[in-house]
Amino acid sequence: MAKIKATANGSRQEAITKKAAILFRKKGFKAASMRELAENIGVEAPSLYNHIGSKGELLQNICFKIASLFMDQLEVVENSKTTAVEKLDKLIRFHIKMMLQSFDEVFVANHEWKYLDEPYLTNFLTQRKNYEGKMLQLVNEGIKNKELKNIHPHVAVLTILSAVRGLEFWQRHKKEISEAALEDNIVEHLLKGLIK
Amino acid sequence: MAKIKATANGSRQEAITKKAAILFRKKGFKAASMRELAENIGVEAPSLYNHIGSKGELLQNICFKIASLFMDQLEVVENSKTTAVEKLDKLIRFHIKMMLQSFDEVFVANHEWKYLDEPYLTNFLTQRKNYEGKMLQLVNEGIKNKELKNIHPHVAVLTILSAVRGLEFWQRHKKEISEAALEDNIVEHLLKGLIK
DNA sequence: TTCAAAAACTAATATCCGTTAGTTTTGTGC
DNA sequence: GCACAAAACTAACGGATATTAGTTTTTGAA
Repeated sequence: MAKIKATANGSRQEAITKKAAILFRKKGFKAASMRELAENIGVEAPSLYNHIGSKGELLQNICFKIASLFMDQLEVVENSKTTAVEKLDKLIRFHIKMMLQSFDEVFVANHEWKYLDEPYLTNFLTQRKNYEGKMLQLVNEGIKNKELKNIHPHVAVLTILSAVRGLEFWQRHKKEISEAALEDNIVEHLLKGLIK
Repeated sequence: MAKIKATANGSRQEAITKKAAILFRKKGFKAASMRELAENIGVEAPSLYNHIGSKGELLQNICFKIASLFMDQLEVVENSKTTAVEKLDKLIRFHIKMMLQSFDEVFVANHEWKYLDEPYLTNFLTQRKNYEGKMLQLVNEGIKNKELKNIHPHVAVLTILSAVRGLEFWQRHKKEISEAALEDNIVEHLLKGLIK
């Protein structure tokens, strides 16, 4: 009956994956059922399997798409010849943009990765460890340069990543402030502090 | 066979709740089964119901215990006659202590509250909104005082709360640094920034 | 119009879940 | 050691889950 609509430039599988991201974000991977996903699309659950392999595969697609977007951007930033502070600034702004523009997918990658099956789980965690390792190097570089304070670099990376991740709670306040102003405020806070 | 051991100063129900927090944190509320919880305790699943009402009740106990600990401390800080900066400092340090000392429970309260049934869900969210509202007031006070920069107060609260919440990832690095030094680093970063 | 491929459908399966009922074992105060 | 309460056990139920098999409908190009 109701056919699954492929978006202008995207396969049917991608349309399903996008809907899955929204559902997984709202309900969590385990609590989200294929029946409910099908209902959101306007189709019976078994029909989904004409387009996808399994529920787990949907999660894989979401997590790894997001992971590689972040990885690519990190490489771009790493290769830009500029100060450590400027690199961190760019990276923080990218995280904020991703959080606002691909909210559901980023949320799922951040929270539901633990339901990945092996070997995807290990692969994902390795990628994340690499990402954090490279950010750590960046902060270390800044400390050595005397651009940055001598804050424990691991703690600094954690604080930055956690702060931007926390934008998942910003959805309800989206209209309070422009995206540019939001970026500026967070970068200012994280790099220069809250105290005058 | 294996009886459920009540801890020195705690009921059997509390012993089960503690184990449930660990399991809910590891697997997520939906993916954690009563059978697995029972197995971790060394008992058959139906035996648990001699001590608890339901799976959902375990989640309620965890979430509301944590919520009230935070609420109590916030009131203590609010009533201390001191600067806004000092109040924020105290609050941040309390969050960090909670994160390190009651890791599983705080994690569950932060991540699994969405599986609370009504009316507990609404109640919990109301409490959290109140908490954030009072922190917002605190930041506003600091801005008015000219203790704090004119950063969008809502963004500042979000950044602080997210940064401390991110300590859930610190478990694997616990030995790198003392708890006191961790507190100092994060407070320094959040209040005075990363740049020299 | 035809005909093959794509994609929908219905029916069904095996598994797991939280929980209840009913029974037996264990622990404790006399 | 006896009785009563606490807490364990086994068996089972109703419901939800992801997925498969087999069939029918829809689509689109020749």
